[in-house]
Amino acid sequence: MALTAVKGFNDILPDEAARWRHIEQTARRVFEQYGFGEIRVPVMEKTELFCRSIGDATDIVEKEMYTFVDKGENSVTLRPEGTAGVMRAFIEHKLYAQDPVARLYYMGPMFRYERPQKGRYRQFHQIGAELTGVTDPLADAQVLTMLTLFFREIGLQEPTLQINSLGCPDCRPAYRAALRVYLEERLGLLCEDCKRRYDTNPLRALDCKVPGCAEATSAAPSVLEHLCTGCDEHFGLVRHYLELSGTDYRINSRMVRGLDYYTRTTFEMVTGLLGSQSAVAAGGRYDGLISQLGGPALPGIGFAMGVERVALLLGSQDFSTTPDLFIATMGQGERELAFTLMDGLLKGGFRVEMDYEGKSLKSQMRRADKLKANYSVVIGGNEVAAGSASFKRMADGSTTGVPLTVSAIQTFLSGALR
RNA sequence: GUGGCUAUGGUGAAGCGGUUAACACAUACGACUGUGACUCGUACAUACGAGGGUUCAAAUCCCUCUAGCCACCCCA
Repeated sequence: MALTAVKGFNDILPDEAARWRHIEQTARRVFEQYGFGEIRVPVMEKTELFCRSIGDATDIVEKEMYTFVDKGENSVTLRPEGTAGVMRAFIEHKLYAQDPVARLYYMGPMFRYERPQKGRYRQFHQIGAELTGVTDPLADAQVLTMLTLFFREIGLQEPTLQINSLGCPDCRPAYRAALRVYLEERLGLLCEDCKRRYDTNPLRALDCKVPGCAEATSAAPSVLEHLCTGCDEHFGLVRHYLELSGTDYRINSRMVRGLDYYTRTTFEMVTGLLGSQSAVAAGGRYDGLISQLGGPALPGIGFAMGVERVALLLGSQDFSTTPDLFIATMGQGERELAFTLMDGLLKGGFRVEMDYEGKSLKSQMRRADKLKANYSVVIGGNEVAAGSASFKRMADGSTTGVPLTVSAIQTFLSGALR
């Protein structure tokens, strides 16, 4: 293989691209129904944006970013996630001045320098949505019901919603401290990673997969019991609204986020079908982010879903389209007529194919079959003489005689295809 | 960054030191003389990830490299 794609960067071939389009179109339809508008932001931003939003000490910033210095000596990086850029644009263009309640969605490639594995690539794609300016739990519920509806519309039962609250800058430090106290007594039982986490990010120890750690932390204090009054009420109302809307969810008080900007509500759509990549979509509230990036003190909440992962869940469902009609021909003169008919039908909105190279009738019919054409027609001397031909429905072989004019065929096809 | 596994044609794969690299699918053309799906025939890897080495002889053994996959870390 002389030249190949960069490691972790994949080609999306036509059959799979069709599945992706289905995902994207469903997202657009559902999100726009909820009043979200698309925003398109660059795939590259100043490095500082991500350091400030995602968090300097975060794995993403520490070791996973595609960062380099451009010819103007600016440090730039390929976006590892979408929220930061969208919020930067929201602030830069003062969208909040028009309406602090912005509902934005985006889709596109993200880049993270990690070892590729199932459902995880260096260039991957996310579809995300952000809602700003609303502190009320109604916003949380709205975003969650929208996400749930998306999965229902796409035809997936599997991912289930898990929610949690991480508290706010008022109550989280206290919880952290309480957790540290608990962990300190059991440091000896923890794996090496968790010992390290004890210092850097004790919450991470809660979702460690090492059996010993799971056991050691089984009785650990729960965030939910350490929420301040405001956060507790907020979380209670989120749950209340979810119940009002009949949205299924599970509380997972051990759910942790990888980005620093999250506050209060966090959530994931999880599945057991993707190996170790259980999160298909994830997000949460980020009430401090906008002001942290130099904007007004507005709250926000949003999520992102991994398109590759959703596509994997959709499996091999076929979303490709098939021709309405295949025209087979017998001779050169007939090919001209066929071309004219095909051209007219294509301009009329039908999907039509014919043979390109004057192959045998047998070959042409095989091709019609392979392309899964709904109808086929053979045009030879007899048909030209008669001015009509029999159109064969490939599924059952039944035929119908139709005059060989664009309008007659159009009428026939519209009725036949319904 | 760490670990495990795997690398044979368009695809799935046989092959485990010895003349022409099974078989299947896919593809192309044809048998069925102007009509597909079934059946049948023919064609289709000077080539076994790359580079070295061992040997009279290697796709088959050894080494190095590269790539892919899966897992850890972390994450969508």
